[in-house]
Amino acid sequence: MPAVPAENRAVRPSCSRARGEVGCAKCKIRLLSVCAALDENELCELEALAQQTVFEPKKTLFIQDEPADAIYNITDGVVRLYKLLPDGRRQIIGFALPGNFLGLSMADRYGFSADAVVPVKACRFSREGFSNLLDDKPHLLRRLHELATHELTLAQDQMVVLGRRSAEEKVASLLIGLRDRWARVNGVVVTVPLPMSRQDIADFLGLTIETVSRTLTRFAREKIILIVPDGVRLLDPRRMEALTEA
Amino acid sequence: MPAVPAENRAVRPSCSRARGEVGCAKCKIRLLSVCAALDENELCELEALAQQTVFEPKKTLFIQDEPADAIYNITDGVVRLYKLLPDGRRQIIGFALPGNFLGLSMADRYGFSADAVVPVKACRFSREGFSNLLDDKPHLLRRLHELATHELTLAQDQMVVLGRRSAEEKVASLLIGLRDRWARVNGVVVTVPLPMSRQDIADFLGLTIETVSRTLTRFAREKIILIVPDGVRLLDPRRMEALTEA
DNA sequence: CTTTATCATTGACCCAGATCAACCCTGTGG
DNA sequence: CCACAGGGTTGATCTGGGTCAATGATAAAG
Repeated sequence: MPAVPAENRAVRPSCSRARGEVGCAKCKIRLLSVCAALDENELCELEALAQQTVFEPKKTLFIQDEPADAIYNITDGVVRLYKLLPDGRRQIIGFALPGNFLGLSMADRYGFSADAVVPVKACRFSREGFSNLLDDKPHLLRRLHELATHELTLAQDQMVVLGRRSAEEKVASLLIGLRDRWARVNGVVVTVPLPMSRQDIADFLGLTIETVSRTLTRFAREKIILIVPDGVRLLDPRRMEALTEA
Repeated sequence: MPAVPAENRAVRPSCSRARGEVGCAKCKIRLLSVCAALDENELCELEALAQQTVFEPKKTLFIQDEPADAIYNITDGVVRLYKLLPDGRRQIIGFALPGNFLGLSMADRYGFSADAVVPVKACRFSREGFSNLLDDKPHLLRRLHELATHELTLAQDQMVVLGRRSAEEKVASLLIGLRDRWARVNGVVVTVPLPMSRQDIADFLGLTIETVSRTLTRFAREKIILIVPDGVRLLDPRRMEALTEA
């Protein structure tokens, strides 16, 4: 291990990965996530706790009700978050995209299950380590709280969708919602990636796979969308947005 | 104003209301709410910021999208929280009971509307004042975060109810859910108070008023409940719980 | 190339819950 | 006392979306 001059240590902290290739400092989703709350030095502290992990499609990150020993920050890919009823009915409560943080609640058991939809990269932290960090970083806690209340707002919006929207409005709200979230990660898009299956979409919207399929083909027939492999291109975003508003 | 001996000030802080009748110290829902995070001295600080308010039935506490200058801690009564669609469809996203805190998000606009179902008492804080208090009380922030993630969990559970449960299961889940929440406030109950209208229940569960009414009368016919004025008595709690689990 | 598997689409039919329409309370005011 | 207003209940009917059943497309395996 090469020595680091003392005068350098002050400006550029001795952060094992920061001197290498893939440090937090050059993480493309840093500003979207919890990490945005940290300065350069704190980032190193966090990085020391982080463990890079990858998950192949369908691999599980964690399972509902099991001890929550790890929390994750998604850096690449899509994760589905869901709850199962004893008889097999499933409700997907959300899709986590790059920048999303799983484990906001710091509870001792997971409140839902999570598995990879496509190959996923994530920073893994032990709950204990992260919790300790939190204890003397109130601004990190504040950031976490900010993200938690944002999630709460999204969940409440989804309650409106599930409780009071028609099938057509539900599908439209998914497409517009995902478009806007992808836009924050990748920049503005006209082709919305839909890496998840029709069954996943159905379980998110409280519909069946057949209704999702029929609704999408109807949108395509009416030239509002074009169905492409693993996504849809929004041909008439205005009309789609109108369906989510009215 | 009578002088307070210096040696007394230390143990019993000079808290205007604490020396009177209705201080935070003897608030019956204190331990259920944010306030549980504060010690006696901090409680006084909080109390100095609080303004006791009352709302008659149907009066509004605040309206969605309007500037969120106040936050509320409900001390008595029931508040309905809801979102409206432009065409008048309504989704009730929750009922706030004594001990519940409205304004967890500290956002600058309200994310939903809130109005009193029955006569309501609440402690009102200016958002600014409360936010300042938060800045130098990390444990208060931690408590707030705890409550926010609890709310998030409830919202996710409700997503399962709205997306994947039958009408019968929905009504059962409301009754069991309210019973358990009332139990934390008033102690264990067999008669679940339902001060809200059938329309409110319908808008919470994503049903119509007729379906709610029919489902309740079916439960009554099958001797699972007894319908009483402003509530139901659970005659067979086990069977009701079974409906929410399976 | 064929086989097998997985997912998506499409059609025919059905049903849980919505809609429409009385009717019935209970309380309030004249 | 009656009138009448705002819930709540009940019944008859309708329909959006579910269920069941093929069929089609894509891809990996042999």
